[in-house]
Amino acid sequence: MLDKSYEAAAVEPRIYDAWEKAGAFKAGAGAKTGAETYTIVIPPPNVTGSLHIGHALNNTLQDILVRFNRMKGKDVLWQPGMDHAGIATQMVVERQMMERQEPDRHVIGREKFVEKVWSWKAESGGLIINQLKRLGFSCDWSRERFTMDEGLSRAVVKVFVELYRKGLIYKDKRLVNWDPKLRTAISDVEVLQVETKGHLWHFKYPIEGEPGRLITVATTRPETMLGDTGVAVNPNDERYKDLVGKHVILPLVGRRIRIVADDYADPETGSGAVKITPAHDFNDFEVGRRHDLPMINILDTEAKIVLRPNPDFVKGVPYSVEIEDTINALNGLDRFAARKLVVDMLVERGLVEKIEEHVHAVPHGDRGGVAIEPFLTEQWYVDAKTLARPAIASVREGRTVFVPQSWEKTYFEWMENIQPWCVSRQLWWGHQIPAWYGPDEKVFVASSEEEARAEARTHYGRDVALSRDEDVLDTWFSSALWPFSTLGWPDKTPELALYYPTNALVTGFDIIFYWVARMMMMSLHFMGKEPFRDVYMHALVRDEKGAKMSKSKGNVIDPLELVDEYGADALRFTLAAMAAQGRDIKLSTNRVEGYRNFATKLWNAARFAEHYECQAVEGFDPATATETLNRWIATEASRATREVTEAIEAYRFNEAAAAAYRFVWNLTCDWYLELTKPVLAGEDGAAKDETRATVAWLMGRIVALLHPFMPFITEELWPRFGGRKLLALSAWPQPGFEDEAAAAEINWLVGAISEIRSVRSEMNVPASAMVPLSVSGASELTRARLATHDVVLRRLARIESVGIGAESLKGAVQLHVGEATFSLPLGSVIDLTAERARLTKELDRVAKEIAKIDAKLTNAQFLAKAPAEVVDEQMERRAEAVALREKMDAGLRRLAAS
RNA sequence: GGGCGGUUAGCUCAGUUGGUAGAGCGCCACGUUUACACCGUGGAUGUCGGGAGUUCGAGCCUCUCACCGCCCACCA
Repeated sequence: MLDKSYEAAAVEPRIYDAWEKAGAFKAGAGAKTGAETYTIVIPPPNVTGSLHIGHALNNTLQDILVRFNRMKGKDVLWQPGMDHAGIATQMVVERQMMERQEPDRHVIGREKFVEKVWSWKAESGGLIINQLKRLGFSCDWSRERFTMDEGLSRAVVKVFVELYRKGLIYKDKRLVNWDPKLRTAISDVEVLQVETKGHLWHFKYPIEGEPGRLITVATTRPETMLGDTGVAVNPNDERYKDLVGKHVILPLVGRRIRIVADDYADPETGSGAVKITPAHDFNDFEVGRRHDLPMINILDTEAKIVLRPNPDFVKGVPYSVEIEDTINALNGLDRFAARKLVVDMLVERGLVEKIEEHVHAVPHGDRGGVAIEPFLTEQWYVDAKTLARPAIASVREGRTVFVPQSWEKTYFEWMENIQPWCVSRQLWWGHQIPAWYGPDEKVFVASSEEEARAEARTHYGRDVALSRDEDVLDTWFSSALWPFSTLGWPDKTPELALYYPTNALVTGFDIIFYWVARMMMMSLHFMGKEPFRDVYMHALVRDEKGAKMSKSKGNVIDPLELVDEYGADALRFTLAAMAAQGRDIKLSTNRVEGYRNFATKLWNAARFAEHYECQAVEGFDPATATETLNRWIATEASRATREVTEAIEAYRFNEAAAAAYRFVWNLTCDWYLELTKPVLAGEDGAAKDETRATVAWLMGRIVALLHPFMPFITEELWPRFGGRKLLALSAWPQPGFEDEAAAAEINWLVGAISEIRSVRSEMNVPASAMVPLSVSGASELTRARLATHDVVLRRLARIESVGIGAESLKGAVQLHVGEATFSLPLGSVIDLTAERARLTKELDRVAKEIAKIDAKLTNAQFLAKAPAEVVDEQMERRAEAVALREKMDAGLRRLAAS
C-alpha cells in the first residue's frame, strides 16, 4: 500500500543508497559493451564550497542529460571532482588559524602550512559532495578527482614544462594586477571594474627654469604623483609645443621629470597634459617605455608608500619640500591615507587648481574585494594568443557549438583580444611552479628537481645549489586541464581513449573566460581534439533585483532548505522548468511549491492505479488495445514521449519539463484517469482488464519520462509498474503507436464534456443536479460516439439521460458541439435573462471572428499571396463560425418566443 | 565608449521556421465525484514598453526612442 502522501525526506536517502549500492552511476553502468559513450565532466566545485542555487541548477541540468542518456543505453560517464581553489582555500585556513589564535602562516612556514591545508581538506573540505548527492546527482563518485591529487598534479607539471619548452610559457617583468590584500598577482579575468564615486584632482606642476609658469595635470589617484617620471602632451597641441623636452620639478619630491610628446595625451581631455607614472598605471607604463622614462615603484606589496631618497632630487626649489620631509610624512602610509595627505600638502602650497566630482571604474580584485594596484613585478605568463588561435577556429568551424549560439560572439570577442595570461600566484596552496634557479638566477624548468639539477649540471658544468620558484599556479591553470586530466592524462588510460572528447559541457556564462576558453585552449593543444562538442550556457540564478546571489549581500536562497521543505525532486523540476535559454532566473518558492504539488499528483495517480488494481501485464502492447480510450492515451503518450525526448536533445529543458507536466496532469490525471473510472468500476471484464493493463503501462511510461527530472519519486514508484531493475538503468521510452481516429474521438468527448460543464456553471446549475440532455442534428459518427461514451459523458457532465432527437428542445439552453446541437432543458432552473446574455455574448464573439476572417478573405492580396493551406484554413474556420452563428440566432429567437 | 539581453495577464515567466496570445501562482464562484483539498469544476484579466517600417498578415523581422539589467574597455 502506498502511503497517503509522499514523504520525500524519508524516501530520498533510501533511494540514493540503492543507486549507489547497485553501482548505477558507475561509468558504463547498464550499457552493453561497445555502446556509444556519453561524457560530461562536472564543473568542479571549490573544495571550500557549499551548495548554492547555482550548483543546484547547473548539476540538475547535467543530471537530466546524464540520466536521459544512460536510459538510452549509452555508456555514460559523469566525471565528478573538486577544485583546490587556491586563494579561497588559503583564506579559509588562515582565517581558521586566526580564530584559533594560532601563529600565522609566516611563522610556521610553508611546509607546515600546506600540511594544515591538507588536514583541513580531510576534515572539513568537500562537504559539497554530500550536498550534491542530496539532490540526486548521478556522478560516478568512484572516479572523483581533485585538482591537487597526484595524477592531476602530474598533468599540471607536464603541461607547464611542455609549454615552457615551446616558448608558450615565459617569465616577464611588467605591470600586473596586484591584489594588496592577498598580496599576490591576479589575472585580468579576476579583475572587476567597479563604478566608484571619486574625484578628479587638477594639480599644477612648476616648469623648470621658467619661474611662475605651471602646467596643469589631472589625476584620480593623487598619491601616484610621487612616482611620476614624466608629463605627456600631444605632439600637435600648440599650447605646449614649446615645453616638449623641457622639465618639470615634481612638487613635494623635487624630481626633475621630462615633458614628452605622445599621442596618448588627448588635447580635448582636461588640460591636455597628463602626468606619467609608469610603475603604477598600465597606460603610463606604455608611454614610459616609448620615451624611456624611469619606472619608480612607490608602493610595497601591501600598497603602502615606500619612497626612497635619491641624490638626483633637486633641493630647495619653489613649491617643494625637502624630500626627507616628504618621506617622513608619507612612508608607511596606506595608499588611501597617502592620497589625502598628498592632496593636503599640495593644497597648502597652492598647487591644486580644482577638485571635481568624478565617477569612474576602479578595478577591484574578484576574491579580495579591494582595489587592485598595477604593480611592477616579474611573473609567469602563458602565451594565450597563440593557444587561442585553434580554439577560435574550433568554434568558428562548428566543431564545438555554443548553446545558445549567441555566446559565441562573446567568446570570439574575448579570444580575439586575449592578453597574456598571468599564471603565477604568490600563495602557498596550489601547484608550485616547477622552476628552479641557479646562482645567477638562470632558470631551469623541469618535471622534477632531479631533472632540473641535471640540466643545471650540464649548464654550469658542476653541481650547484638550486632554489625552487616560490610561486604557485593560478587555480584555473589546473582547471583548464580538467576534461583530460581527470581521465588519466598524461597516462594513456582506457578511460581517456573511451570518454574523451566529452559530449557536453554545462556551465554558467560567468566562467566562460575563466574556464571554458582555457579548457578549449589547453585541450586542443595537448589532446588535439576539442574537449566537448556542445557547450550549454545556462542562466545565472539571481535575486529579485537581478543581482548575483552572494553571501555578502545576504540574498542567497539555500537549495538545501528547499530540499528539506519540498523535496529534491520538486526543486530539480522547478529549476528545469525555469531553465529557458535566457540569461537569468529569478527563483521563487511558489514555483517550487507548485512542483512539489506535481509530485504529489503523480503519487496520487499511482495510488489510483493501486486502488483499481492496475498491474503491469508482461509484454503488454497498447497497440493491441481495442478500447478507444486506451488507444487514445497511448497515442498521447507517444506524442508526449517525442516532445520530451526532442526537447532534452535540444537542451530545451523547460519545454521538456512542460511537456511532461502537461501530459501527466492535464491529460492523464484530468481526463484519462477520470474517463477510466466507469470502466474500472464496471462489469465488462475484458475492457476492465485491458484498461488496467493500460493504466499500469501508462504509469510506467510516465515515471520513466519524468525520471531525469524527478529521479527519487519515479524510482520509488517504478517497481509498481513492472520495473524489475532500477529505473535509473531502465530503457528510455520510444514513441510508437498512434491512432488518429481514437485521438479525434476522445478529443470530441472531452470537448463535449467541457462545453456542458461550462454552460452548467454559467447557468448556475448546482453540481448536484442531474440534467437531461437532448442532441439534435447529430451525424452518424456523433451518434455512435454518444452511444459508446454514454456512461462516461453522463458521469462527468452530470447528465441524467441522453436523448437523440430531430429538433432541439424549446426553452432549453443550447450549445454546439461540432455539427450537433446539445440542448439542456434546465426548466425552472434556467434564468432566461442570463441565458439571453450568455448567447448574446457568444454571438458577439463569433461575429467578431467572422468579421476578422472576412477582412482577410476579401483582401485580394491575401488570397493572392498567402499559402493555399492558410487560405483554406480561414475558409473552413469561417464556415464553422457562420454555422455556429446561425444556430445561435435560432436559439435566441426560440428563447424570445418562449 | 563597445557588446549582449530584457520590457507579454495582479506576480514570476514561457512563446525557434511571421498565420486564431499561454503556464504556474494569485483572484472570483461552485464543490456532485472515496487517487488526490499539496484537490476538482468553471470564470475574469493582456493597445505583447512607445513610435515607424517590411509583409496579404508582426509578440515574433527591420529601424528608432524610452526604461531596466549584465558583460567588456587604457581615457588622465
